[in-house]
Amino acid sequence: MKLLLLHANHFKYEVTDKTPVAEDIDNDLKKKEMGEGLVVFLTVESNDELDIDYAIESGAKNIKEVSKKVNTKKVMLYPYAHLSSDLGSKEAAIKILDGVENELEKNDFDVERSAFGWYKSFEIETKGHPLSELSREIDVSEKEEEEEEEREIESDFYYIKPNGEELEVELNEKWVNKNVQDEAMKSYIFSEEIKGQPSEEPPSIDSMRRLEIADYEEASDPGNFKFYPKGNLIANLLEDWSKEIAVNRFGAMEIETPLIYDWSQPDIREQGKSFHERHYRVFPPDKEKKLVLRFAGDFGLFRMLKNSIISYKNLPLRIYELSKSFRYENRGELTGLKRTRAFTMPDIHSFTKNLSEGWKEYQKLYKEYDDLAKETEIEYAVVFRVVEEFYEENKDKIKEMLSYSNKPGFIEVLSERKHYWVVKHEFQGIDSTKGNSQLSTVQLDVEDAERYGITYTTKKGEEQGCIICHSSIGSIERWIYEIIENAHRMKKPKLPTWLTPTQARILPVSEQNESYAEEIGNKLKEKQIRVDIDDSEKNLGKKIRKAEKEWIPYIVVVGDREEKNNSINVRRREKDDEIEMKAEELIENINDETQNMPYRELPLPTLLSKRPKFVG
RNA sequence: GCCCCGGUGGCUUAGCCGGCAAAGCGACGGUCUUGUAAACCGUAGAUCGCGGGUUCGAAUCCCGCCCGGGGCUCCA
Repeated sequence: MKLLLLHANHFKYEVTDKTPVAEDIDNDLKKKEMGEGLVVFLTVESNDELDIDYAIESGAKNIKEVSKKVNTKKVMLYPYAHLSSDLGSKEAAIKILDGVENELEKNDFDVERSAFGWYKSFEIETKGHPLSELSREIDVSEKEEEEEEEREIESDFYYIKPNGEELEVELNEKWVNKNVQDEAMKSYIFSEEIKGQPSEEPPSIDSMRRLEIADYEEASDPGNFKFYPKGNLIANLLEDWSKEIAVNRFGAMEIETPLIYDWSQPDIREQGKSFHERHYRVFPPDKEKKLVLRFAGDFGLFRMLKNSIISYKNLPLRIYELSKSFRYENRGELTGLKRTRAFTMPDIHSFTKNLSEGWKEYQKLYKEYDDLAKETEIEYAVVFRVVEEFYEENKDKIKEMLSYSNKPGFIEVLSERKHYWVVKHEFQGIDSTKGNSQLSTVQLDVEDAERYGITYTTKKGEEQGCIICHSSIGSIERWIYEIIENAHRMKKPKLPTWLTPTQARILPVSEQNESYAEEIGNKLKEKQIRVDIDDSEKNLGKKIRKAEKEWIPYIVVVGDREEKNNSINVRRREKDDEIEMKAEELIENINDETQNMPYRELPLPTLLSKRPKFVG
């Protein structure tokens, strides 16, 4: 079957003469007119006769999809022989046309159909927007098991309280307010599962620019950001930390695979086909190849392992990759650094012998990611999605993980397996405006290894598919978003000290104190503290104001008094006080706070007078 | 993608029922030699998001597009 779908402002036709295959028609079919709506030119081909029911079903499905995209429920079905040279019989064609019409009517469409087998004149004015002219092809011989989705898979929701008690969730405000105490969890349920009130612009969107972290780039595509030196530093530190977890703590091997993939490769296609409209396409100069930008982390790795020789002795096999991925998200779905079209994903994949080894890996990863979330000081809720059978057998372990996090859990239990995983969870970060966004996730995949031919040799010498544990801490961009959002929840916003660009700023009271300021600065720098010096000619009040606006956690004032005492005066942001101490005390203070966390130098001149302003 | 709102020096904004584009911050130059969130004086800096239309005349009114925010949808 071939379909040509046109979103029209206006359409009308009138029959002119009979063809040999004309159906008998009433007067009302001889002439019709429609305003805004979807005009579907439809050609039934001989192939369709092999499975008329499927042809009807998938024809209607395609029309439904397109009409949803262009947001209309008005459809004109117009039999049109000229799209194919391999026409089906008159009987099949009419049967299919009527079937599609019926199917659409069942779904509340306002459907009209025009006469089959007549010469007609028609007039059409199409809307001309990108989705207004589409064509579809349906080949019943390629019928796939897509209908699986049609099977009713039911979801039940449970809430596991911090004390381990399990309640069945009613998704309404009253129930949640009565039973859920945890604020992050409440925010998650209202924002994601119930959907709530219009919210404000998340304050991080303004802050990311003002603090010279990240910014929009009009010369790129929406959702592709530029990062200023400070933002780049924060991203690098998060990446260092993610690598630390993956490689040093978890024992993963780091790899790199390409950003661009060949769409004609069956495994790439297989993984991406249902989302192809959301892929950036790449057109090389020879125009022969169809390439796509990497849209997920897995397939470069999967291909690598497909060609690898893996013994049971090598398992669990853990691989780490940090890479940009690209998804052409709908324009209206983009929001600051929360949802972008280009994002940096650190992925850990663990290839294991069987379900129980996979499940062990899962729990390890869960704990690592939980540690990370704690170090970034963000607010988050834990959500599990799990297949019923697996849940019943492993409830105790899920409760154990929740108690490791010291948090309640929201559990979606699926009656049957719907996706490739049997269990997954998400850490849902909560905005200062109470919105949610998915951060870390771990997924226990029982399907893909076989699908992509990733096997290992067992003790007995047999080939067997792996169980794969997919996981990611979540995109670096989104972490930055959440960390800034979290800062806005405080009375005095502050980034975690290990991530904050300037950890201590030294303010000389007058020019005479500048060399002392540098002396202190060097002492701090030697101990891996990111420090800068405000050597501008402004008065002290103004220097302090500037430092406070930059959320600098330690503002160090040095004047004649301090020079005489060989001390420093420290304004501590978090404690909101001012205290005289020795430089060594401050060093100890900051080193304590940033212990075990990655360190990088400040990628900016120490003297403020040497620095450009990237944003006014 | 659809619906609603917005875009004026680097930043924050005023002007918007048409009539010379304003102010503060910041930058730069000078004065002041400074003690915990904005010292003083001066200078430069604007194709009013882009394109078209209406008009003697458009930042202002109309149309199209781009960019941003909210909602819907979506998130492999």
